Amino acid sequence: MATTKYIKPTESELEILQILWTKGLATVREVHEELIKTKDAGYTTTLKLMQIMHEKGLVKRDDSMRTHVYQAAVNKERTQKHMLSKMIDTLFGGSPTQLVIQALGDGEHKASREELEKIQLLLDGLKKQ
Amino acid sequence: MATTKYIKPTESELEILQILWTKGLATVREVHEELIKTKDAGYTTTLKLMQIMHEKGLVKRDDSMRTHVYQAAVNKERTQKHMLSKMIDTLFGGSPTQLVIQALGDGEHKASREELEKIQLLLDGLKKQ
DNA sequence: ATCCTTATACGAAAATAATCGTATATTCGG
DNA sequence: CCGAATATACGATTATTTTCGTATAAGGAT
Repeated sequence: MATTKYIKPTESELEILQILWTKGLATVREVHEELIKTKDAGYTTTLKLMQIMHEKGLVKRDDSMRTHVYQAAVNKERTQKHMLSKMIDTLFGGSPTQLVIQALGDGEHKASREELEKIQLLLDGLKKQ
Repeated sequence: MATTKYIKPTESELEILQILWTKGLATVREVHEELIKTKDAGYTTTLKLMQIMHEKGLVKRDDSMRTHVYQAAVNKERTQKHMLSKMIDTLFGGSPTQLVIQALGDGEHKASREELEKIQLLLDGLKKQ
């Protein structure tokens, strides 16, 4: 079987995955330090979450040393795609265009000229098809 | 105060809001019938959800008749924007561009030529700024 | 060796979300 | 008027997610 059953990460799990995708390898402590820049939580809470994620198969870890080293076990793009797809369905009536429009128009996260060019290229490619 | 505290709808609540945004006005029965096309749930479950949404202020209702008539009390665009913004932060590292790229590349929901044009126009507008 | 800090394991409480059963009232067909 | 169908109210259960306290072991510094 090529596709393993997709496991939907929870909110908190996504935050941790995001950190792991950036760092590649990280200890619980490192993830936790990063995490508390945004929210607040106790260390054991983060630990527990990562242990659960390990059980679910969302992360891998090297526990050959006392301090375990974690890394994401799920693909970033695939996860993004799943979440996005779901959002398009439940919030944008199945239309990715509406989502794109909202995203581009978002004042909080404005795209740079460089990024706009990147989107333009992609758009050109889609138009040719 | 202009902005009321933002209430984050749950998964199920979003499904219901989506239906209400489309229908405008609807009874619990109508929402329920629509809902069970996708998932399955008992009637009282839908009813209870909508009652809770009413308490939270996510929906308004006219209960002057035996069969109450509901409508969304929260703005569609505003809600989309919130959810999107959050997703950009937790899943796309703050970059809307990555999200846009993923969304446009989504094979499940491909954009029509017409929609692509709409995006092009928006893009042109952004480039000028 | 002993104390202090820092790890993991793990159970369980607290918080949230979703589901449904039952009571009760209203309406409608006959 | 009577019974079946259909409404809402609402308590309570179940499931899921998040949080944290406590036990215990491993290192590190003095």
